[in-house]
Amino acid sequence: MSNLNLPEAALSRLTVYQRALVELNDSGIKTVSSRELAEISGSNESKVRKDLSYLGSYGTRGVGYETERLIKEIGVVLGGSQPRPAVLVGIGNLGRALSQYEGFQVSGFPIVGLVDTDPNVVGETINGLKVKNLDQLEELVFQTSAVLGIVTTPAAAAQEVVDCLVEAGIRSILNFAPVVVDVVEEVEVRKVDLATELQILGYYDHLRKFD
Amino acid sequence: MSNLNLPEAALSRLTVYQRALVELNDSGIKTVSSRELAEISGSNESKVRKDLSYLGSYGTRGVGYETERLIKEIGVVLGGSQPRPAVLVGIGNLGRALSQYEGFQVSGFPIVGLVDTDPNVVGETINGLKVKNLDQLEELVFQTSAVLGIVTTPAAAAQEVVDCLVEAGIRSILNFAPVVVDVVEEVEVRKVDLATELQILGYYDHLRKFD
DNA sequence: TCGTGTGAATCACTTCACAGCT
DNA sequence: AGCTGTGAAGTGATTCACACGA
Repeated sequence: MSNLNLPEAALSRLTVYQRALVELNDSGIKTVSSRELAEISGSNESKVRKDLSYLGSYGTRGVGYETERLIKEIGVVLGGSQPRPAVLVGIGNLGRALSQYEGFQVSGFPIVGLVDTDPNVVGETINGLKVKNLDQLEELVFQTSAVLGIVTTPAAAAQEVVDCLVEAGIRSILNFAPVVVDVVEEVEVRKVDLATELQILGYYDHLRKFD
Repeated sequence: MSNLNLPEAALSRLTVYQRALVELNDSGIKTVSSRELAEISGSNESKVRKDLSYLGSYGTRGVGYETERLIKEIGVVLGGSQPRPAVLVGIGNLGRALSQYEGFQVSGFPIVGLVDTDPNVVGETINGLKVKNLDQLEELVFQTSAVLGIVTTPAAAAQEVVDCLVEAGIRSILNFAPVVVDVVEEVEVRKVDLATELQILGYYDHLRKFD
């Protein structure tokens, strides 16, 4: 089931379409064409049609797509909207920040546990969660049924932390540490690299000075 | 000058190589092969060689690349390490978080101004910076010589804020708001979409249940 | 012999263009 | 007439494979 070999590029756009569709639907718009959907999600009409065609044929020729239907179908592919609890490891300033960021909760990934190794931080309560020590991770994952790990440690600690997460049964990791971590094949790691994003912007800024 | 038509994909890897090279160099390693560099930066040897070949021929056959030389050459392409001051707009919980994140400062993008529209927030001091109102943005950009804008507003406010940033002369924008913004061609916007990253992880997690 | 540098082959994604349904 | 769904063509990135210099 659900085996439709969705290209990675399409997958990331589908999440954007879905947000746009929910907004349309909330404002009472019942149907939308590939052109309109492209417009609001910063895509283009062929891409939208191709992307949606991976899900099946849910559009109506001459008319467009029913927003509600499409929201449901994308939801099915993305794995329903069942919440996936997350533990966050690394209570530095980024970790502290993200632990209070409601965006995770809102998108269905509530943070249910906080972990660090610094004895000055372990025991502290942030946002109603008491920071646990790294050696309690397995227990924490078990108790909270967490399925997602968010890593906000310094680069040097990231590999060890990821190993602990995998050991504790976590198979999906979002890594904010500016380092590439090794994991076994079954584990999916996605990296959010703020420094790289900035440097790319810096590069284009630099380029502009020579046009 | 500096016109070497670097593919986007190579560009983002170069920033990763550079971090790895700095680390190698700091631990006294003078030369590195494409294989070794690939290993530590999560790439592969052909990609490394191809990426580095965009810069010129700085390797030595049979030996590898001099770390110090390579750091310098990548630095030249990425636009030197001159700091590029940034203003951050949107003092919600993510904005507050990022305004205290030292990573920006460390990578050469110090946050030199904070902006919001909420009168309850404007005037507040965070990390030594007083939050300004959106209508003071132009003045702030002028006074601080900011060249980069970081947008951490809710989705609904992002387009207006981006328009103000562009109006104020900012040409490079890092957008954390979960919405695609329109800008004129000369402006470079990069989007960091945490909700999408999570959903992609969710998708793979979901898939694993049917293998 | 070892590892770079690079054309050529392959693969993945995007865009085109149009047949076919409503 | 309008808009989807989709093969086919085009584009760009990755990987292969090997000639060449150290």
